[in-house]
Amino acid sequence: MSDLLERLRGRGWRMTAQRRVVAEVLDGEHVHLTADEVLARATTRLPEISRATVYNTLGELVSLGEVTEVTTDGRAKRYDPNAHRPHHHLVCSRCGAIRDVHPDGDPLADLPASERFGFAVSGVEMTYRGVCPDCA
Amino acid sequence: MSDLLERLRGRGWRMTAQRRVVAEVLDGEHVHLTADEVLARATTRLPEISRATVYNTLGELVSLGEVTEVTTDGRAKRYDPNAHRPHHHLVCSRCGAIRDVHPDGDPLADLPASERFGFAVSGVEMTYRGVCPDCA
DNA sequence: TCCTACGATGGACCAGGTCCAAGTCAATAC
DNA sequence: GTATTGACTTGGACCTGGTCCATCGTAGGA
Repeated sequence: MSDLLERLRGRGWRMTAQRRVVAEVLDGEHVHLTADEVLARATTRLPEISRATVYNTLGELVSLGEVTEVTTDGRAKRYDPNAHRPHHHLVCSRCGAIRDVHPDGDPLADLPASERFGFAVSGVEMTYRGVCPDCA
Repeated sequence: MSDLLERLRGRGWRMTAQRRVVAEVLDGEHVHLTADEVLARATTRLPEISRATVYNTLGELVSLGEVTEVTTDGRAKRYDPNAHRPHHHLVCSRCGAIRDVHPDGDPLADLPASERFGFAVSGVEMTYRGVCPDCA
């Protein structure tokens, strides 16, 4: 946790109360929060924090590679603090709950050259869909 | 093409000029259009068509299983008329171009029970990312 | 040809997100 | 400790993609 703050400081991040709170919120619970949920949680610790700052900070964390954005529906993006361990997602079609999963195999290797159309392929995201035990 | 219109009529779809135009636009070019692009193309054939109608019609085609929605960025949904042949997508990180791809293997089988968390897993979407030849 | 329920219209509205000018403050220099 | 300054924050306007709704129009059956 303080790891994250250390890393950010080490990269020349100017440490402000707002950024610390946003980073702590994300790092605290390893769930996949929307920007609005991050804002809500941040607000309880730092009531004056603004929406723009939360969006800015999330954007910076993403470009620093500390969190990743996931879009599982067409709605709000979610922010995944577990960026250092590669993984995919399993999403409940009813309630939207998200779990991190680690499928076997190498999906990149499963895309033959004939199916690459000259693209320089660099990565792949997999989204498994299903119904979670609570919704079943 | 007229296949599609036939199928829809067979399912009790009331055939209107607007629905026909939307279906034809989608079925005509097998690319992945946004709702706004569908609207633009539809408008050239039927100038009075409204945005709401395009959204309604796209929504119906999706629930009939004739087209699928794909969200590759957090922006506009795209509509994929190639719903009857299962496939995944390869997206250019620079320009957003999308190609349909058919990877080897069975990604569903690659998710071990221990990684399913009690979900009834029903499907998986794979989005390959890379840079297309035009952008390279 | 008439009737009517289903579909289309357009304009208001909403959610998620971005932008910007002005004010604030963390970090450096002294 | 204080001054300085450029990076950061703020709040509100604005934008895009999408939905809703009251009203009007029309496809298709009788």
